[in-house]
Amino acid sequence: MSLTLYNTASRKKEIFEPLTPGKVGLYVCGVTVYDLCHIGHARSAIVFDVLVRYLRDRGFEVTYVRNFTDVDDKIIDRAAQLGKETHAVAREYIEDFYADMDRIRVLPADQEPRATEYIPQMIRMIERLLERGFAYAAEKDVYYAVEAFKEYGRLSGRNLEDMRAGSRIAVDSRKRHPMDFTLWKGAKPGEPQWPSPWGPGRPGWHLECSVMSNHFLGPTFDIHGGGRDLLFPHHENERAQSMAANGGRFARYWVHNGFVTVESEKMSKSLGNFLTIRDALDQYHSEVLRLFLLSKHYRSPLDFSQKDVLNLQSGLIRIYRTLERLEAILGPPGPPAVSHQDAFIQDFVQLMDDDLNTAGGIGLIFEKIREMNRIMDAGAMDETVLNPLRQDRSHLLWAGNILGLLQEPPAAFFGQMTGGTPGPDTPEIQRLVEERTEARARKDWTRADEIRDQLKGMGVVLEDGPQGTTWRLDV
RNA sequence: GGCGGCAUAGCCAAGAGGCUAAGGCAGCGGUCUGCAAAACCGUUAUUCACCGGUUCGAAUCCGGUUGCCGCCUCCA
Repeated sequence: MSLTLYNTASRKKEIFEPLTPGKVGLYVCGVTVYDLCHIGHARSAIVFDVLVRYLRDRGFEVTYVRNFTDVDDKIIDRAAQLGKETHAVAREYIEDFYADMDRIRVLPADQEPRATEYIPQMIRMIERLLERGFAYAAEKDVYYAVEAFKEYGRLSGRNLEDMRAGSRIAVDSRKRHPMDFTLWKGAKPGEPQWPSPWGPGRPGWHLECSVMSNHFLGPTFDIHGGGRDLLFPHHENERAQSMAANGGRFARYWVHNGFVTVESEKMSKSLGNFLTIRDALDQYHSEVLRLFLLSKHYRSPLDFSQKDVLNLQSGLIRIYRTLERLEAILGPPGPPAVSHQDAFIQDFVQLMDDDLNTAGGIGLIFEKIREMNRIMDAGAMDETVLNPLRQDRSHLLWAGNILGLLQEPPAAFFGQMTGGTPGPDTPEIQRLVEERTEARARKDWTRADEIRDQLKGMGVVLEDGPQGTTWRLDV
């Protein structure tokens, strides 16, 4: 079995074979830090987080690079708006990014370079492009000459002729071709700037990724990822620059995740449906969010609707109830020990090998949950039952680990689901439960039901079992 | 105008030539229970937008139609 990934460049699934056996170089376009991250960023981050977790589980040594764009027009605008320095704005949003990623359990990348740390290297790359005839200076700006790069448009499947005809932007008269893009942008007064052979200015957007991927992964590396929207022009331009300046093939596999809409509409500030990660986390547990974002194939568009998220939440609660039940029987789990002979593991791997079919994997998890509940319902609890159960739980948690799910002890999960606060006062609940138990003992069903209703009003649900009555906060 | 994607049960969603079309949510019936809750069992698509074609055989491949959506300008 081998991992296949859909390669945007070839428009088909390909067997993944790294450049160096056993090692994977992965570069993912991170965020431009001019605002809080939204759930679209979360999806991208989670998709590549799962890819990295899976590659590592499969034994690859992964070098994961994810950048920050910390100099850009939008940051400059935002800084002006807030009356702050651009670097201060960038720094604050980088901190927010880390806080958000932490909460949705996206592991840090191995390298997280910032554009502003690589200005001298960017200038050198521009000089190289000028020397090789792929760029030209116009006053204080430098442009990339797309016509000089034969393969321009190949990655995104377009050609210069069509784009010239359909171009909707007012063309800068200094450009030789309408699609030529900025490598270096002369600074206006008050803008962040760095000295350069063309005067003070700042780099164009695409350049940083070319420089930083080359710095950490070399001129040819395995996987380049990002949101679908980055395919053009960003990735096309990155590729054009990198191949022209560094030689090499640049990225061998291009992986793009699909977009997130909110209640069927594209997220935008003007529509007021810009859903930040932290707003989403105010409403949903981070694992609910994660499960939801992984419940559809990563390449498909995903609509974030409250109804659908709540559906998944019900499913996750069922999983955790089963985990809670298992813990009562088996005690807390140790570190996952996995048998690759196991059918569940094999099925899960097969699904993940198929271009990361996380939705299929989640289906498998639910099947396993049902099977385990069935076993526990059957009652007999000798070692011939407990051992397989223990193993199944281990496998379940292993799969959860790859998806970044089922990471909480069940009690903690339910605690968080109910708001994290103790809620109604426990001694009072216990007193009522006891009173009800006495009422039930003398078959005073009216009183018993009265108490149950009273507790229900307090958000407490009772479960009468053979071992007596237990209660839990409603979620 | 150019390029690309998607249409699977009430809702969400796997499946991409051939065993009974995964799974979740919701609903209904049942087991359990004093009644519930939870869990489990059963049930809910003779059919995969529509029309043709290829094939012994198609949600799955090809052509067309309709309807959504994305990119082509900053965007994860």
